[in-house]
Amino acid sequence: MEKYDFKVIEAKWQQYWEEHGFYKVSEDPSRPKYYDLEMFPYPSGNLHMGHVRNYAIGDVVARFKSMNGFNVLHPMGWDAFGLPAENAAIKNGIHPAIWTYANIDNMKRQLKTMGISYDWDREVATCKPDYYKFTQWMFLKLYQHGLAYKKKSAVNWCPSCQTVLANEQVVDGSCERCETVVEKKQLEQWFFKITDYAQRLLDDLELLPGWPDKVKIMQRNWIGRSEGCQFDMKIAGSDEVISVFTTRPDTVFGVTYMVMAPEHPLIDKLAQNTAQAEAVNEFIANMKHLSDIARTSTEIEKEGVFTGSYAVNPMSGEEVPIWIANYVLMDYGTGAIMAVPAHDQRDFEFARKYDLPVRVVIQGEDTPVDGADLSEAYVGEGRMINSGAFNGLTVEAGKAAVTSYMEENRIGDGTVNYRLRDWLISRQRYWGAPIPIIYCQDCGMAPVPEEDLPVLLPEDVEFKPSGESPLNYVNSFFETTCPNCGKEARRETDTMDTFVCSSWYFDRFCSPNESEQPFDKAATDYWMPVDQYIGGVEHAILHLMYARFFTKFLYDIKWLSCREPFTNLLTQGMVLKDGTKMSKSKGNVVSPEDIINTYGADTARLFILFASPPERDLEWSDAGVEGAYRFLNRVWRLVMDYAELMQSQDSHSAELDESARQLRFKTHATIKKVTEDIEGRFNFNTAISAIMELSNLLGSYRENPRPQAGVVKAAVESLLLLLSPFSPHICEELWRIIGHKDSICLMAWPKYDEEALVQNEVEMVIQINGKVRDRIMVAVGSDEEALRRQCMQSSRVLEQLEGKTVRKFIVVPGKLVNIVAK
RNA sequence: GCGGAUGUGGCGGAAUUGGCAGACGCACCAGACUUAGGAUCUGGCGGGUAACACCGUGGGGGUUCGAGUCCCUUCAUCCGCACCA
Repeated sequence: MEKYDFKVIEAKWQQYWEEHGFYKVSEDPSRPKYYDLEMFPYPSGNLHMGHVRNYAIGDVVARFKSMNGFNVLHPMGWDAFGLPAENAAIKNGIHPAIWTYANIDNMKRQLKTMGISYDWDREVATCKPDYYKFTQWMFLKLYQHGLAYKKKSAVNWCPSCQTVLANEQVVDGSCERCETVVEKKQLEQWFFKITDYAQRLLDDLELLPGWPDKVKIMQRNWIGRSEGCQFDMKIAGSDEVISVFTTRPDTVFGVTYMVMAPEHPLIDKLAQNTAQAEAVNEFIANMKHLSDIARTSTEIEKEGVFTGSYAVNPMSGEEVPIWIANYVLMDYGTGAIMAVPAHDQRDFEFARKYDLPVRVVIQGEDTPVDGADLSEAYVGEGRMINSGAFNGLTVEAGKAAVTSYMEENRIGDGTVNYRLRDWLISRQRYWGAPIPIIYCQDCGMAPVPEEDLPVLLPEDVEFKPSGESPLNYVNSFFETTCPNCGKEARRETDTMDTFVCSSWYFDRFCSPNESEQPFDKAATDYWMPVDQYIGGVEHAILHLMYARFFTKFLYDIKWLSCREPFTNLLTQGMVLKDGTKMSKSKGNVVSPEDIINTYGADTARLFILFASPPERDLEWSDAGVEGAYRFLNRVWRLVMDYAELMQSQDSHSAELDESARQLRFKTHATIKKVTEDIEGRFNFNTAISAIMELSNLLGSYRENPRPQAGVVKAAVESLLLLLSPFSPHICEELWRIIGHKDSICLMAWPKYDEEALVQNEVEMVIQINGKVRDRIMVAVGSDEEALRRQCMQSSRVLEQLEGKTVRKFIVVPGKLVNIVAK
């Protein structure tokens, strides 16, 4: 018998599928479409196991849907801009473009050895001018609609790397590369106004029942909507007012002081000419030295200083001292708060430390009325006290009453605040899409005209670890003319965050070769939204939120017809080795290329899908891979053994003997189980174990001296069809060996026959008082009376029931009976 | 601190709607074939017992004829957010 030679088989069919254009798709209104997408990778140079898992999952879905009659779009591309390429340039003197394209070539080669059903004609790389031209187009559209703007902002600065870092590159307050504590620097930065979409991003999570709750909860928290009330507090002896935001207007009579963030612009005016001026200046100077994390950590003790000024509580007319403290943040709400120590734990701690009064205004059931007796802030339910006309109201009623009182008397307004901030997209780096803006001395800021796109990245650039963008040194790049007046002007040298590039790539895949527009509307109308999106949970907030934002914006400007980009989302777990994430530093990395060379892609895919359900973390096991390999070898031998029998006709027709009936039953039960496991719940591990059971039964059926060819044929063919989405190469090879001319990829997914699943007899468990005592075979559909009679014939049952009276007889049809006896 | 998840044999995991706990695979043990096997095939494999009984899904309690599954409580591990007023 020929041996299972995966090397030959996999190379052969990969070439065949490619040459025959198997995975090329186009719009076809006659078939239901299915857009299956895995998050495209950053081209780091090598595939890792996380990629293999991601793409193996996606490929099962694509092949399964395709066999079920869907017109499947399954594209792949490269999230190709980004910092590592530039680091490589600085370190090794290789141009980021050369480094990136070499990495893409290598990863594409590795990806092809996996045998995934990608339509490679649709490949995109975000670093190519024909792609980033339209990333720049997106910027211009946002700019035109007032959603891209520039403002001075504090950014993360790594003093060791001498460069600005993106938020996501700051881990626990330190640079992810060198672990130096990151500082804040004030720089002019470009932002996208995602906050304009905060409410819709929140509301439309309701449109996504196909997303994991976990991700939706994370996004909800990230958006952080809170309802409250904003009002002004006058500064005593001054015309200035300070706005504060609170979610507890019901506690406004409990205000005993006010706090401003150290960065608050009004502080200078307040502290001037008071005895506190020096203390205030010193405090602010100290704050500036602290990193963001150190400054806002909950671990750190609250610190503050009195400004010397007083504010007036607009409800009570009372004057309260104004403080500055580290626990108030400038970029949330108004950067200033009313402090109610009796009912806010942070204010409480601060008040105790600085001996500020604590006044109870909400009384719960057992709360002390004197603030001095509180040991912590009381944040529970209760009724308002010490609050004038509002006394007696509950917390809920009080919030509403105080807010409407403020609105009626023009004191303040009910408002909604979001935790979500605008998206800082400028990066002082070379390897990104240049921001298409020109600065003219006379006309000011001007967007690059659409017809001038793309703003090309210059190739001849020097890379130094200076912290400044290399583009600042390329005169030919930044020297330009004003699109309005034609005079000399300077180009923006910042480039865009790579998350901008990945916020619309799924649209581009629908019509990747458009040169005049980002995508063809008819194509996105046909393909979008993505039916199934698959990727790591680490993108739960950033990428998925940005992509949703872009989609909503494109919907608003009538470029897209869908409001949400991804109908269903699957977040796969990590691949672990020895209980921890694979990483170079831990030395526990398993190379996919090695595994594929040793065992083949079919084995690698099968193992990774079998070892764990997709959402959960997966523990890598070399022995497990061996097991998957052995299984494929068993399938190989099995089908080879049956190949001859399958050519013959059944000699003795219709009537099936018991073992053939069982095989037929198992075949159809397996089709049912595998179909439901893939379709309904992506439980590939149990689907594969069902296929293994069918294979085991087929294996033992070989012992049968009078095998029934028709039943065997159906079983073997089903086995191959069911296994083909997981391990396509071996199934294709065996499919041809058993005599088929057409590719297994073109076959319809098998359907199970209800009739084959009907059984005459089933085994039923007999429990006595909930414990299994016997098992009996009963005719399907036996009534309770018949079951009772049959139970009482069991000697084991009679033995157990001796001296007892039967109280109840519970029947679970087809499964068990439970006899309750005392 | 808040939010979320997970906890089942030696290991990965299964049990989908409250109904046989441990499917399938790995590891291990025994046997067959063999000059040989780290190949293949057959059988065994939660603990306990001579065999039963009995005990077993992180711990404790509860609901139920019946609980891995539902409720209460507690512990452990992991992930996300972290002074958001």
